[in-house]
Amino acid sequence: MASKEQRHRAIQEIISRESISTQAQLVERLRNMNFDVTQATVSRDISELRLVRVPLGRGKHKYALAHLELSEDVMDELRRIFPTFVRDVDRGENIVVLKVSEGHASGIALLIDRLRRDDIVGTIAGEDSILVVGRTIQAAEALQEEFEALLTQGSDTM
Amino acid sequence: MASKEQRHRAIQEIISRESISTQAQLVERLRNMNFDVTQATVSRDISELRLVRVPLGRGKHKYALAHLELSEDVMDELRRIFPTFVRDVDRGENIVVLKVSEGHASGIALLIDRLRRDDIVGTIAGEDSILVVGRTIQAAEALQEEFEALLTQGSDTM
DNA sequence: TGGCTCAATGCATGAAGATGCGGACTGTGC
DNA sequence: GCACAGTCCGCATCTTCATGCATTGAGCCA
Repeated sequence: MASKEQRHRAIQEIISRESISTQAQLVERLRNMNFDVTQATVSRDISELRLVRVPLGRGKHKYALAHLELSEDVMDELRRIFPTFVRDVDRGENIVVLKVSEGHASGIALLIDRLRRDDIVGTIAGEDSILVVGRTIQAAEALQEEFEALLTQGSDTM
Repeated sequence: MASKEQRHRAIQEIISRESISTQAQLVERLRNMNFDVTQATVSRDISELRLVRVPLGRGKHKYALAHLELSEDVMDELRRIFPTFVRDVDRGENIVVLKVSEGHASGIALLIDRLRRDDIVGTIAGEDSILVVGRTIQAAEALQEEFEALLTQGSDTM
């Protein structure tokens, strides 16, 4: 049985590879990949992944990843979950390593990716670790400090 | 009589100032500003302005300006320089390796980073090679094909 | 003026997306 | 085991959005 998280990954991959204009189309692609879902579920997935439907003019549309300054929202989310799931922040040169509660690595890494910061080249999530690749050592130092700050001072804005 | 152009500007101003979640709401705001329009017209305006409706979770939405042209421009740039500077595309698992003309690696890697594609975890540029780390092996396979297409002719969609 | 064409728009309706409800399943505590 | 709570998801339906068609009005020219 395919998990919801796998399906979310699949959706992101599908829309970044091909041009999907309706949820029905997405359902079709997912079914070809053996995800047995309906439009209702895809609608909920799109909402959770915050995908946007971009008008391309003359009535064409395509789904895309939201490239927005939603960063604020993402930061709020990170502030909320960091103290709960992240246990340690360390660094080797330009790589910041986060130790997190088992199973939460990919979720947190996804959030960090969504920050779309220019000083972060990318992230890789394992079981209980996340590697955050800084663009430079200096950038990684600053990141390390920011992450450490998130660890101790958990605020919430709901 | 307010022109279409004026209305378009008003719409952009409204959505950047307050949180608009449906076209009906936008019609209401426009009417308060003496633009006498219907939902049909607003729908066409949104299409022309390429505004996106972003899901905010828990069933909330808001209209926002789309930021996608960036990737389009970057793709054009890549199409232009790929045949000139990239000499080979290869892959090992989820890592795509580009062999490029000496000294051009970092410039091209920067462009690839700017695509901000979720299926690309990150890139690392050496002297004459670029490693592009795909999020999955499947993603890297697809990337390899796309890069190869760019190599021979510059006319595909990404 | 009368007769074109074209852009803009409303109306009515069809298409696409969101959601309330309930069933199936899982995990937890007693 | 049973009861309860939580999550996921399909179905049916409602809401929201897109659009074919008709109308209006502006600009143009004979």
